[in-house]
Amino acid sequence: MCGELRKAHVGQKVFLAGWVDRRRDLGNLIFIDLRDHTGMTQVVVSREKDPEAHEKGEQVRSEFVVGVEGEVLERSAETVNAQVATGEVEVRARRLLILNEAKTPPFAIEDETKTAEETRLRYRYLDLRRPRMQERLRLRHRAALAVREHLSEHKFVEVETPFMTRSTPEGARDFLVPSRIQHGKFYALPQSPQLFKQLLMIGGTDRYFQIVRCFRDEDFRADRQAEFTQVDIEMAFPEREALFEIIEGLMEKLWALAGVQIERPFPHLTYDEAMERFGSDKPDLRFGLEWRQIAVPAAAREKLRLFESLKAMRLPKLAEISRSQLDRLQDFARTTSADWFSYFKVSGRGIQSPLGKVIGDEAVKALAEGIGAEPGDLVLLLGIKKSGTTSPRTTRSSADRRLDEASGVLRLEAARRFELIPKGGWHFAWIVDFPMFEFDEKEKRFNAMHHPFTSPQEEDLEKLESDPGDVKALAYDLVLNGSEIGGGSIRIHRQDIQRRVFKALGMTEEQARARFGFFLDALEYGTPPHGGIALGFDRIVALLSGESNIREVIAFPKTASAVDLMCEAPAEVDSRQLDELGIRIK
RNA sequence: GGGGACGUAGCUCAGUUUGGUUAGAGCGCAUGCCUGUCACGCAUGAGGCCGCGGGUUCGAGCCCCGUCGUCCCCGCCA
Repeated sequence: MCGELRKAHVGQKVFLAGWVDRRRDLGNLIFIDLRDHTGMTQVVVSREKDPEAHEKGEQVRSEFVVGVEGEVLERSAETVNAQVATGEVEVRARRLLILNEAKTPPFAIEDETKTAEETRLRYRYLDLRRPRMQERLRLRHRAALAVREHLSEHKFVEVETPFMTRSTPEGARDFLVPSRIQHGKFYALPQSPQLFKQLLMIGGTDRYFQIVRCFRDEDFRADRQAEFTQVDIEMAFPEREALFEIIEGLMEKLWALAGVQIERPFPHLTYDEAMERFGSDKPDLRFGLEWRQIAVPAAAREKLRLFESLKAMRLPKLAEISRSQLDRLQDFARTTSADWFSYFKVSGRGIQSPLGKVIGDEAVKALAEGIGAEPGDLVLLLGIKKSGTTSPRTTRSSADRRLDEASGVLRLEAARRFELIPKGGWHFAWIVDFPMFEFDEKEKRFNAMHHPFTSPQEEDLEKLESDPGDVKALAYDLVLNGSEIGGGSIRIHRQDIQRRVFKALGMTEEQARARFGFFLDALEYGTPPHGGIALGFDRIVALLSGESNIREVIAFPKTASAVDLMCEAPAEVDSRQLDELGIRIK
């Protein structure tokens, strides 16, 4: 192959085939860099020595597909190219075959491209020729192999589940597929194989996995596509920690592909803790900034009595930050869900803060002591005003939740602005004990935070009816450097509890039957306790490749408006096709 | 659904501030010369619906309105 020739091959006869990366025509001597996925080799064609090959060489252009028959020559000392792995040798072409011509490509096939993504996607087959894209596809392949190997070792079996299934109105919007045989009826593409994997557990396949495509008809982002790939995993008789161990072992193997040894075991954070300390259920733990809920100091109680909730965060060594930077941070804080932002700086000379004028220096000092501020610290403060809302109780009040949200956004923004995020470093964490439900303020009802098949925690069962907002679920997320790369739960395996959860979600018995009747039936035939997790395969491969956009690790991705620019999908169809399906476009 | 950025040669961009004659650059491409190049070099040349539609104006790449596309974010994504 093109990238494999070394000094040891000197003198051998070889046949190479590949794409013309570059041609350098010196007249009577032509150099051709021949490329395949393994790399490049320089081919020399001389008019004097090989006139026929030389004549072909004159016709060759970028991206022509050519075959070369010749021998490996050692380059003289002056002509060695140390930049290239094959730079000590070259191939003298005795015969040159043009296997196929090529139009001039719309952009150069090289790693350092500035070409607009739109153009790259339109000509994805050319974009994929870039060595970096080849590396990513191959990394993805090795990651898939590692998944299959690791899970097989742990006695999991890969089972395929249907892509044409039944629409379930829970969760994301479904992609629908019309039925020709039964007009007016539709299949849905799965948002995930959730029910199927649970049915596999009931079906005695007690350890299942699948590298599987999932479909969600929602709006897209850098880390979200209309179709994406999950590593879907489920096991019967699950111990949460045993599952975590299997997954951590898998992460270890995956990161080894990138030459990284990760630290295990991963720390556990409860959801409440993550929200309070980091303002996020997917905290970026690469940097140590943490919020603390604080009490209003007695001296300031009068002035700050409007506040229901206050949080403070220490930023060590940032006391020298300029006033204008803080003003800009304040502008940013105003765009968050918090009602109030302030700060103080602690230096050898004491505490400086615009807050002193409002609540008095003594009160600021009390605040500083309250959170253990030290000289050199910049301390940011966020507050939420008291309000009269009457949402049902959840583990944290709605003011707390607004404050958490703002604190999470501000923490990330401050870390970015003040360049506190270290390069490299992989900080995994398990987020556990998620709330079972979240309250939908618009619809005035509870939704399942994970999904409606997640088991409530044993000790919270009695609150399912009386105080659903306070019920914790046996749900967990796997988080890495601030992104969620997986999530799962221990499932409900008892029909009576499943019914109660549906009821808490505001579903009547009839609605539950209509949507999930087959599943409720199945639960009655000896369902083993079971649970699992789904990992975001695209996100994982993207992180392994150092990319923040999953399009970079998907061979043929779609744009943010769910369009395939290369094949121009979606597209209109013949009216005959619509007729057969009994569909008329409004 | 909302907000922001971008759209000029095949590619990447300048030109838009302050409307004015023939819209530029680098790379790529074509042709010629060149036997040690490797981002080859040198010379010559071709290449433009300034995203699209409307408007203002004597005159629009530039101003106004609309629209389409791409990217990022919010909502959404159990």
